[in-house]
Amino acid sequence: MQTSLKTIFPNFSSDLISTIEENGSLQHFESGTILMRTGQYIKNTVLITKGKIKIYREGEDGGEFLMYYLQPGQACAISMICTAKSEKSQIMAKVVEDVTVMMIPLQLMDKWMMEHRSWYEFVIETYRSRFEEVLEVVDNIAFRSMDERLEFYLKRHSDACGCSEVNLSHQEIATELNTSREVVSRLLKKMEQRGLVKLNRNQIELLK
Amino acid sequence: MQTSLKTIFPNFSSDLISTIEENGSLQHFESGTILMRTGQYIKNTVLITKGKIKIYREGEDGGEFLMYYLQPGQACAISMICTAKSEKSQIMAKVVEDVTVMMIPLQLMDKWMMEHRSWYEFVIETYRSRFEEVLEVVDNIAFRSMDERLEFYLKRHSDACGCSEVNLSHQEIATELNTSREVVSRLLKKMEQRGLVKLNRNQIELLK
DNA sequence: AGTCTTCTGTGATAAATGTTACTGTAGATT
DNA sequence: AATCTACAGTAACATTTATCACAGAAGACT
Repeated sequence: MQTSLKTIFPNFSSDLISTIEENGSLQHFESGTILMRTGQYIKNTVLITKGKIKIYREGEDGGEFLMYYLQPGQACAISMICTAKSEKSQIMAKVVEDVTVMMIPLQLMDKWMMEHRSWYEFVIETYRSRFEEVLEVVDNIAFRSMDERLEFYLKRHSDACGCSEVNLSHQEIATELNTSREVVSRLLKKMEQRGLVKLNRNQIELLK
Repeated sequence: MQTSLKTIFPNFSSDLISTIEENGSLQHFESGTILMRTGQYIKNTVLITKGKIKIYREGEDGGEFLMYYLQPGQACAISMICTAKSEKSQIMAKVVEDVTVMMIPLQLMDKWMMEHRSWYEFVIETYRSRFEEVLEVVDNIAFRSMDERLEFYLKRHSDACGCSEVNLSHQEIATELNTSREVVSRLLKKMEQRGLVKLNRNQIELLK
């Protein structure tokens, strides 16, 4: 393996790392691959070591309402939560940047929870942070108007990638916010006039 | 104790029940009491044995956006999630029907997770079901219009109490959906015209 | 260069929701 | 019974968001 698990998951004990390497299977998926569908049974827990996965809720009309992104060092909370009873997924997971993931059979979850303290803590922290993130999403759609939500969305993106450019078309943004492309274009134009962003084709630079 | 824990939490082992009775403290709170505030540190996990608690997200303008209700046999997922690091609460919890709760010091959480299988399973299931419930809330506000959300809201209420009457004023409903009283009145009137409900003072009867 | 496709900008208009203002009514209080 | 208060109904209007229609610009392809 090029980049060691230990680097990506620094809190895992050496013991746990070995166990993961023994039992997990490292897999690659291309951007665009759908890793999980609503209603599908979950058979694996997924640890991301490279790339980016989008977790979203699918609308009837093709909306892809963004919940959050999974990045290296993170894991899919849903797949962990559904573990116990091998429940059905309530969400969609789509690769948005080619990923390398470690697939771990569900039945090992419970075992590791008992045997590896660092795994236990990782799972709890994953649950907690995702729950919090989803609560923030609820906040936004419940209390904020579209312009504020758009600003928040862009900020989240640049925070996630650590840069100030968001390389998405207006249409893609509209889909993730469940609104229309025209609305996004208009609001972005207003933001540009307020000096908050600079608009290029397929790219939005955040200025402040 | 009048009603035994064993009856309310049938899946707990006898062993666990004894441990809870030894370490927890049974407390009563009146309707209207705020048990948890946004930003507050969490020091206890709460098991509900009687009454009803509303978990909501507070808006700046006094909105009380409903996430879900906690009822006998359930526990506060947030308080469990925040456990590990004694994190701050992201939500509000308000008693809406006089409750009796078992308060359990946070530090016991981790210990019990390891020692009591039935506690472990209960916690996991609590996480899972609440996460799912919040996802459904997101679905509703992201993809549905107010009339559909109102119908869903009423259905949820009658499901929760097991009856077909919802005893709330239009204002209370409006607060929980973060809209205005007038909008709720209008939509309810339309539902009445469609024969879906019968409107009385402080009460809505679901007909279908 | 010319053609195509995708992305972006913008006006006009429609629909949903929020706000203001006022009325009536049921039940509680005196 | 008279009064008071919280609740409910509704019209008129404002605002936000969605939809339709179209035009221009950037880059891809031949």
